[in-house]
Amino acid sequence: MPRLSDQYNEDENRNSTQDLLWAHGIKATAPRIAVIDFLVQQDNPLSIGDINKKLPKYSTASIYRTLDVCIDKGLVNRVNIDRSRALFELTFGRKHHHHIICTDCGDMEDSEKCLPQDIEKTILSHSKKFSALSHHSLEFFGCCKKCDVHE
Amino acid sequence: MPRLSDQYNEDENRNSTQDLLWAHGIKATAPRIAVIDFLVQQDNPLSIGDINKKLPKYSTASIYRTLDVCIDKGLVNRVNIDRSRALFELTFGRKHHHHIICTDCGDMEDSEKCLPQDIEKTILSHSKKFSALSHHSLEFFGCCKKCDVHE
DNA sequence: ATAGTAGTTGCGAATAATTCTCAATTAAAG
DNA sequence: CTTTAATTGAGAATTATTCGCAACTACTAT
Repeated sequence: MPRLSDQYNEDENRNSTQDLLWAHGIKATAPRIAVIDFLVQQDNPLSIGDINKKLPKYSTASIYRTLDVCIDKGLVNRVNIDRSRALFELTFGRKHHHHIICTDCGDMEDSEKCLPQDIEKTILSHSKKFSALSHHSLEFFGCCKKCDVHE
Repeated sequence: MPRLSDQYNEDENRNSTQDLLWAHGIKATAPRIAVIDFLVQQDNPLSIGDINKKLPKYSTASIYRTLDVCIDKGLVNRVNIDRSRALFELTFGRKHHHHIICTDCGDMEDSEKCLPQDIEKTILSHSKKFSALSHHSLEFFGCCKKCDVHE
């Protein structure tokens, strides 16, 4: 699982984050750099609450706005798992992937297996309203091995 | 697209909804019957707000609780599309399906094309934390033909 | 370097969404 | 018909999200 922090040393970190934002057409401001720097360190997607708590220096509104713009520019991915948990992760430096979520404890694991290439064509050929697809959301649920034992 | 209302006449409707709830191990109370009766008529998944507005007679808390219990018992499916849109639809009387959502206007279409059967096995064979999957969530996004024209 | 400018921030208030509490009610079983 | 455990409604409490606007700042062009 490649991470941005693996590719740049600590001292250059700030600079590299700025470049990353620029490369996505996003102005490099303090809260944006902080959010991205934080997300880079994460293995799993995080909620807004998590990010907000970890970065009390910046206003909640800015965290929301930062995530919005980064999603818009394709630097961040939103994972919708349930009503009250929208989670966020960096797309940069990672292969396209999906998640397996434990229905019991909420623990997550990445899965790099994706849809077969031809499935979108098949779907479009049966669709009345759509002639092209831009992306998809695919998440798997199950009870993880740890929770399975405790039953 | 089969609907419960196709299978029972108007007069028997109340009774059939009661049976439907019972069959899922859910006590048949007034708000639950109302919610299910309403969902039966819908072609697309609805938000809590929609349901709540349509059924002012029942308390918001009951709508939430009804949906929670019905999801738990497998009678209702929650579709997570974005942060502020959790949508709900009946599972009963419908084939397992997914949705295509227009990123512009939010209009939706069902798609009965699902994942290939072997994909879950493949995923599990690569997974460290999971040995079984219970279900999945798969949604497609694109710009619908109507919106495509307006650009 | 410096100044201009458009875009961004922080704050707190406004709004919306969700959960909670608990007394009163009711579905289902006996 | 009675009993009982589960459910409801109402509103308060909590949490999540958005908004408005004056102050600030990253980037651009001098």
